Amino acid sequence: MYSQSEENYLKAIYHLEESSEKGVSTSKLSEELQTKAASVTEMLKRLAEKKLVNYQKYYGVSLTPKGKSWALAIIRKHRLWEYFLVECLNFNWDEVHEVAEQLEHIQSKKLVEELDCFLGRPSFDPHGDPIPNAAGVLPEFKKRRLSEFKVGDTLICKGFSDASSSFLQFLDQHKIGLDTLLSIKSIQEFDESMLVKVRNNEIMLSKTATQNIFVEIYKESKLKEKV
Amino acid sequence: MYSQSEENYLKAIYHLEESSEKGVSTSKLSEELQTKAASVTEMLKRLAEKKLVNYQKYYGVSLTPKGKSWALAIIRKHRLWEYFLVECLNFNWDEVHEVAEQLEHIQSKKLVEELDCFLGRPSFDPHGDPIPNAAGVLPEFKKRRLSEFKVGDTLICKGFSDASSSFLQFLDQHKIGLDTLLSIKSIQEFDESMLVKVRNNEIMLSKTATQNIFVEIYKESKLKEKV
DNA sequence: AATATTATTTAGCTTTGCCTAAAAATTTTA
DNA sequence: TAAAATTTTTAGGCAAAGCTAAATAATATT
Repeated sequence: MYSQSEENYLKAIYHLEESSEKGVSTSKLSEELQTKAASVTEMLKRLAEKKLVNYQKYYGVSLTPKGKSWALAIIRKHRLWEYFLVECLNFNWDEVHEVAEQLEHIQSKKLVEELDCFLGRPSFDPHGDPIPNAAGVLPEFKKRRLSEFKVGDTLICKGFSDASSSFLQFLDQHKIGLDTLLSIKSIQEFDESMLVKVRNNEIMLSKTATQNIFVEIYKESKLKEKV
Repeated sequence: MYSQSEENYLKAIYHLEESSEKGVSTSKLSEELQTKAASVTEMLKRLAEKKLVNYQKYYGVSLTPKGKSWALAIIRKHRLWEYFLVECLNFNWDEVHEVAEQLEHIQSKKLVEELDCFLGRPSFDPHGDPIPNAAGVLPEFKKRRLSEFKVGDTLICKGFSDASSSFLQFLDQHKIGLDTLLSIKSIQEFDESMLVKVRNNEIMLSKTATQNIFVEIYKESKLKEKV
């Protein structure tokens, strides 16, 4: 249907749209895809013709619903194959990416659906990334406390259990809100307080605080399990 | 390492070398690959540069040892994937070809070896075609056509040379598959069609059909040789 | 507000792999 | 064995997807 190259652009745009609030620029894309800006411009024009992206010269790009659903289909395939490689073929989770990059472009509805079924319809790939279902819907993440995680993990805030105004004011001061990204820099052993990076600032959170912040995994550290 | 297109040429040359005694001509290749003779000529020059084929203008082409071993690697992948699709993903044997054509080009030594291991190192794919091992060696099997046998012989199906989906569906309808037992009840002299017993049913097979079914002897008749 | 810097686009070139039409070589046939 | 028929190759184009260098638009600086 679409070329591998086109699919890679859709996937890259999707990932960049997810990971940054701002629109997706030509240069960001060229960096992501290890290609030159001029090549990106060309491709964006092609993708816009095919109604897969909204593209305005000099003002970046975004996916149309059609483009987004195609991107999700690729991501679904990628993550299912990663799961297969790790669970069935003894791959390590740091070896799967390259091969999954190839497998994600195989075209066959039946293949994907049967693979999904064969694997037991997993919701998360070996990196903890969510696997969209056949309709392109991502699974719900279960809320977990920030205090459960380990150094190196990157997390998205999904809720706060202590609704006291002093706690909320504290969060406000540090610009922590819904969908804020946090990454854990270090954990003090004696009181389990965490040094956390938020928008290029590093702040210290007490155990009381980390127990009251619900997060979802954004990216898990490759370090061995904490416990 | 090599492009999909180059790999498809190698595979096609391999198959044509196997199936006809004569050398492989430009026009045979263009027919096999559904492409024009002029395109074939071009590609053969490229493949010759890369030492994958011996090519002499106007006099056809043959694989070098390097080309042959690459072709066998592709065929190995193709047949392993077909086995996977049928055994693990509920594909019918007449549905697998198209997808295997894509999967055979995935580049990853580890993937192929682990898949082979996962599947239990099968020797034959769902059509009964032999699967080369990692060194490119084909399992022994003597191909004899059902049409070579005589009344009273009992045989085991070991492969089917016409992989068209209509032929495979015909076999399915009569519940003939790999390892199915057949015994020859009678042979019509005028058109060499056979009346064959399969699981208590008797069915009529045309000469075309019996020439495309490979068998091994299960029990030979004590009658005199047919020929 | 004008200029400098940076980002983006355009223009023109390359390679792969396909095409058609024309030319050349081989094979067939008379 | 020479002409006719067929096969193969060459020549010249096209589209995808990349590149570099030059031009242009947007943003930042003073």
